[in-house]
Amino acid sequence: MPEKSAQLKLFFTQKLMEWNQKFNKREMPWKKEKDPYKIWISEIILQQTRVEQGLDYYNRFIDQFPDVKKLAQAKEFSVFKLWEGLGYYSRCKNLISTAKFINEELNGVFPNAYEKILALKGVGPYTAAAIASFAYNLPYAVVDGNVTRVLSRFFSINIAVDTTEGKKIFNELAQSLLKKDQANIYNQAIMDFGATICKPRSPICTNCLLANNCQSFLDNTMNSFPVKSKHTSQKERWLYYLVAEYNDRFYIRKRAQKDIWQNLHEFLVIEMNSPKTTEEVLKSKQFKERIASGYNIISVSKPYQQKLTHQLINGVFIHLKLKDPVVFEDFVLKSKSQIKRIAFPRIIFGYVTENNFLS
DNA sequence: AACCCGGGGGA
DNA sequence: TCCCCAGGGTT
Repeated sequence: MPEKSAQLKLFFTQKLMEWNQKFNKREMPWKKEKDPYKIWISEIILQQTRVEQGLDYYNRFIDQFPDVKKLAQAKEFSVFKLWEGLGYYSRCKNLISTAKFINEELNGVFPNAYEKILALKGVGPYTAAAIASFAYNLPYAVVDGNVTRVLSRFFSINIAVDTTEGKKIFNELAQSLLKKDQANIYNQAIMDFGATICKPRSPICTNCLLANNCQSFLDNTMNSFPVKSKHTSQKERWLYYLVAEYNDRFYIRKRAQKDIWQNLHEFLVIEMNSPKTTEEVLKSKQFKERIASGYNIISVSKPYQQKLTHQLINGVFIHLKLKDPVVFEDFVLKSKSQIKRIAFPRIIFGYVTENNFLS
């Protein structure tokens, strides 16, 4: 990357701060928040998650767990229930782990040094810089999707942002642009600017204070930035859920395998490598391994589908009443009132909700 | 360095 | 449909 002129960098920082002071109307509950606990919660929720999507989760989370001690002492399944539907569930796992660590090892006091914050589980460079600057006004520049987009456009940097080299370049550039005595305001400003003006698509360049020195605007190449190296490939999967009922209870387990939806729950399930009819599922070896005794078919659901970034999940739910209990791996019988309290993936939640299972 | 991990909304 | 979102962890 050619060295950016000091003058251009100064222009960037000054105009960004000016835009923030004069025109930034974005409001969010964690803005101006100084409690590191609440900032931490908001930042974890917002990892790879739109503000609008995370907002209700944040409010419910703070309402139910207003401080780190409350979170540390909560039942794990109830925290996951609050996270249900938000995705990236390892965030929730790490959140619980870190809450316990702070409560038990740090006397409930949130660390106030960047390196200590960075060392927390689930906290990487972005989140550590966000907490350090927002809670303590420490001079660490945040680098998130907004920042790489804004900087790659303004300086016309065509290094892929998702490579080791790209991360180094953008981290160093972001740090050099930071208004160090107002790190909290600057960091909030650049993300708000990216989210509302320098948007991924249809950036509002005609009304941008920085446009007259924005290299990609001058070249009319805004839509070519940021450059990314990865392209996503999607894999299709076919899941046949056996909603196996015995004495008004259902066989459920917590997912623990190396796969999506770890720590969420599921019914007995048979995965096929291609679409199958109900008859084929019932005749399959996998089915007979699980259900050896008699059963009645209560219903077969419509096909459900869930789109993930890298997977397309097809699901069919076959509701069975068993004549005898079965023993299979770590599945256990759970009542409807128990099922209400535990977290499921969206596709199962959708089926359970639409079919009034819990009423 | 490559890969994995959710779900949803905008264009 | 495709892209991307206040990224981080594991292999």
